[in-house]
Amino acid sequence: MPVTMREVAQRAGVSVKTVSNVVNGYPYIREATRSRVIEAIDALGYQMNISARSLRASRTGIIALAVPELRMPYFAELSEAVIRIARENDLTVLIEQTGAERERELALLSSARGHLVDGVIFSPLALGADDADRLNVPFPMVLLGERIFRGPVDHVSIDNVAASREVVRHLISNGRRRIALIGMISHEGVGTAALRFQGYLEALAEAGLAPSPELVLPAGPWNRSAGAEATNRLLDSGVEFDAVFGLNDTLALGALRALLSRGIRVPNDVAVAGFDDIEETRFSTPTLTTVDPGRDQIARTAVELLVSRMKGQNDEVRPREIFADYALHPRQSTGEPLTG
Amino acid sequence: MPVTMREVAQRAGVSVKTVSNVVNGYPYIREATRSRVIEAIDALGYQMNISARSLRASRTGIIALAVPELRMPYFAELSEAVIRIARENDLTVLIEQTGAERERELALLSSARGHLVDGVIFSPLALGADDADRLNVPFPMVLLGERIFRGPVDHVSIDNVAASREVVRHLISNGRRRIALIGMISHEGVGTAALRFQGYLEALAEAGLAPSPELVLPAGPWNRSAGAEATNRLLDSGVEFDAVFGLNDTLALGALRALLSRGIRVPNDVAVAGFDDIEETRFSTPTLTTVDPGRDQIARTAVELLVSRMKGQNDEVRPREIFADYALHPRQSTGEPLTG
DNA sequence: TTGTACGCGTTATCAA
DNA sequence: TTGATAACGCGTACAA
Repeated sequence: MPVTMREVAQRAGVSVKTVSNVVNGYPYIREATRSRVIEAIDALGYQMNISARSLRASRTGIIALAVPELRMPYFAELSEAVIRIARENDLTVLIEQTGAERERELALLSSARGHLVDGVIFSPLALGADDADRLNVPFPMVLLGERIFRGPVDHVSIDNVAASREVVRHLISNGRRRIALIGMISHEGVGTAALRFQGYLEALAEAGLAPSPELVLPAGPWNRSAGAEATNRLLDSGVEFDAVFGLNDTLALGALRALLSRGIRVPNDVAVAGFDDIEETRFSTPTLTTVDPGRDQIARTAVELLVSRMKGQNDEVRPREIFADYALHPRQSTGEPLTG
Repeated sequence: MPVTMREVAQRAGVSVKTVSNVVNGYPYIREATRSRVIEAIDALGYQMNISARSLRASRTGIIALAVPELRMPYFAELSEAVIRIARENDLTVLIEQTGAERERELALLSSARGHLVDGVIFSPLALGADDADRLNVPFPMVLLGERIFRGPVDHVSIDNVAASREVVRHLISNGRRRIALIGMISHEGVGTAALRFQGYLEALAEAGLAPSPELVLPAGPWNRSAGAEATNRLLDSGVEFDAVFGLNDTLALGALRALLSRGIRVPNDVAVAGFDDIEETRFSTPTLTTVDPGRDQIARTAVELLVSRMKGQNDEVRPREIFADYALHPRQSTGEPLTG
């Protein structure tokens, strides 16, 4: 038996409308009235009924965050940031896990949870540029990641080519010449892998190094075990290399693990670098060189873009493409001394 | 302009109530009627308005999961499981991060998001046994963890004393005698730390080993950096030890990192064990011995208990205390050969 | 500055 | 087996 506004109004000796005004911070209320209402609210333990409000206002105060897998550290950390920043904007976050499955990513777009959410922040991993049209959804949406550029909705990402180039430059400036790349996904022309691969090629080219196909290793899901497997394949192949660039941190950590367990010294024999700057990279042995893709900035920008769309003031503004800042963090795995 | 039931009804030539019946799986409907309705739903792309339903039925199909921090790997993995299993039960999960702050944990209890959620799965980290009374909330709730036993609500946890004892037994059977414990939180008589500490003491006692206070190290938040710091304190103190038991995996991984970076060999010089079996423990170097607290089983049990309470059939059933199964996973950090 | 009346989309009641 | 109608609790006109 929840307390309603009506009951609060009765106890305070005012009308429901006045209670509503107080609750919603309407300014023109006599101080005496306001305090009587607040007193009644406290006394009765009144809680606004969100369902009623959202039915009336067709607005729930909930946004959805759709990510592939919460277990992937990058997405766990991203989600944390989105939840925290959404909170600052009085929004609650509902997390959808798509499992990186195309079906479920599409389902997300067509359902949007039945008016339950006011907007969606969507980080696709299966949909690609060909699906851009399907992003024309009837609710505010912000896209994250590198799968779809120039789609019909606001988009936040980083300059993956440049960031990746920076990592490889760093390896080269470290004296590395045979740099293996782990995590290639060759069957897709676009996406994170392709962009980071391009940065890799560009950095090699700058330094006058020829890319070797045998140094480019595919790796299935971007997790530790795929990284370790690919590294073992590389080692077994007998191909020489003096550095490994994992296209994300978990791949690189898996590589690190494989190298060390085969008695290869890092960074002395082989340098290792990753991508994402997940917390763990600061606590591996050795600590892992990586790029921070500005998770917090991405989260903040995404929430802000979404909020501005939800307010509906920007209906005519064309889709915005925003690039967050990235930053290279050289650490022990490429020869930096330990700091901190 | 969302499609309403009324419009579906018009198109199908039936009343709204009939549409409602179809949508909700009411059995007594002529097949012909049902298919007409379904056809209309598909044609119009009708989506039920959840706000309206919950206003009327006081039921949203949403449950809240309140965890301290999504960035903590244990909670990321737990959340993944809860979301997945809730989905199987047609429930959507809304995640609250309490930041392990007492204020926010209390706020959660008193608000429960204003009737927005049908139930709450709550993993407190700041509230303790003294707060048990406050768990008498007017909505279904399931408690996780080791902070509050015998509270007024259903509770899922594991036998931390036994699990911890098992870890320490394993270390002892490994020939270790001076086993440091990292992550002690002495100012609380109850909670995870206290229980795991008790298991530690029991295992030592079984083996006839005397506990040494200087081997028991406090560590603030249970993360890698606190684990590394505590280990460095221990090393600097000059106290001898041949094993480290981190009260959770991130503490243990931090310890591992500190040991290795000071040139101490693991497991040769010092063995290391943790608690939680987060994914990373299988990919550190060396891999980390730990205890799997049965995350999936915890998640499943929690959701099922909550669902049964939400159905309201168990109103008179007294609070249930359920213990999930745990399992020790010996790995390289305590001398096991690498497998897998 | 405050109050009244109405409707948001759904489900429950009861009658047909 | 189906339909008409009245709530559910709140916000918005509009009036006072």
